[in-house]
Amino acid sequence: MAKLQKSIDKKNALINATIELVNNNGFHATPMSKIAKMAKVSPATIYLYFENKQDLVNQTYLLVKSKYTAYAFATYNANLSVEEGFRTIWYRIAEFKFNDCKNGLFLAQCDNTPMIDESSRQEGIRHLQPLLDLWERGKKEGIIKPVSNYLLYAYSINPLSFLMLNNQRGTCTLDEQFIEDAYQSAWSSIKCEGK
Amino acid sequence: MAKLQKSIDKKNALINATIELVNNNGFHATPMSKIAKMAKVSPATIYLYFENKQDLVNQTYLLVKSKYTAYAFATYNANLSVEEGFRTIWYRIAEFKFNDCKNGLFLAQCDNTPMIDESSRQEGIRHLQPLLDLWERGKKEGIIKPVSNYLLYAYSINPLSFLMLNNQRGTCTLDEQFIEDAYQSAWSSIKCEGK
DNA sequence: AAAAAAAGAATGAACATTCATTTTTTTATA
DNA sequence: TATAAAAAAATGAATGTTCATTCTTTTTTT
Repeated sequence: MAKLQKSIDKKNALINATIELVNNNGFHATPMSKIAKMAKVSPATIYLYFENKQDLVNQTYLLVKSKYTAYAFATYNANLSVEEGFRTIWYRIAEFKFNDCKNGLFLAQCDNTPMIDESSRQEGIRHLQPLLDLWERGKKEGIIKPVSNYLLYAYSINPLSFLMLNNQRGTCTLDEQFIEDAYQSAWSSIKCEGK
Repeated sequence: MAKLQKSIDKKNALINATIELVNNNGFHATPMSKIAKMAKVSPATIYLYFENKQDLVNQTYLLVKSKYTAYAFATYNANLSVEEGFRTIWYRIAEFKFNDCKNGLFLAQCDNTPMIDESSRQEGIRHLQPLLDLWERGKKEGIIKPVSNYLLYAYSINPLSFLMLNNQRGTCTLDEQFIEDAYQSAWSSIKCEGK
């Protein structure tokens, strides 16, 4: 196996262990020693790949966030109508959050705690630009409510995190009908009345 | 000052310090020594009021959750129409989350991390019963969409947490118009089409 | 043989909790 | 009511553990 590949494998193992352990115990209850053990390396080795624990978790966050947005926009293109474009992105995000729970949970925890540096969080947000652009177009066309993007996000995308979390905790179950209902709620909360 | 009052004051000071510090640093990055310092008691004194750190944070969670639901339902009564009842509760919750950020932030962190015992979390959820009852009535009357309560909550109430968080982080600003827009989004996501 | 990567053990700081005293409050007695 | 003994509450310092990070040595790669 090439040297570079080996390094990448090790880095990935460390990142996966971090996600797994932080999901179960939280950032500060996840010792470097356990991360090392789960990734099958020595604690000292972590410091060859990451500056320190905070850097490890920041990098993990940005990587997961990238995966998330890459997945979200993979099938989207700006030629779609606003409604079709939104549906496309929404369903991809739903798929990601519901199928890739590990990553979804990790993001939920990062986004709701002081675990991540503010600058890393800021960088994570920028990835959503295509969705914001779509909304701006929708507002111009009179299809999307003329309100702040934060509001649109809060009511159409963010609820997916809540549903994922409850699904994960076993308090609600996701079937096709449920997801279609969720999409309808999302769309009715952001579209202009009568559209 | 009566002895009992003094104890209550101390317990409150400890709980307030816990909320403040956990909001800023997270549960595990909040040492008992700092909580004690902020509450102006000795670390040892904490253990006269709470069994251990986990008990302190569980109790704090349940107290804040109680405050939250008491506030939410204070002006509600079951004789109101479904739409009026929902509006009443929604606005109270919005007021709580936006005006009492300290408590709101704390709940957001508890609800999105493994910080709280599962049993405490379960107990916290039960407090929302009146809202669930209202929704059941709304479904019978054909006013509320016939979907799971989790879905209704995800799209009408939970977004308030996201907005509070972003307001807190300075990324969006809340004025009257914003809140009215938010209410409209919430209502359109759960009401039956055309109602 | 030299350089790079990885390892395990070591270090020192931080932490939750407990311990031994001191301070405050309550109770009982005159 | 005043006082002192007893009980309760509170304290600061001590304890033993856990942890992030570093150091020195060993293993692997070039």
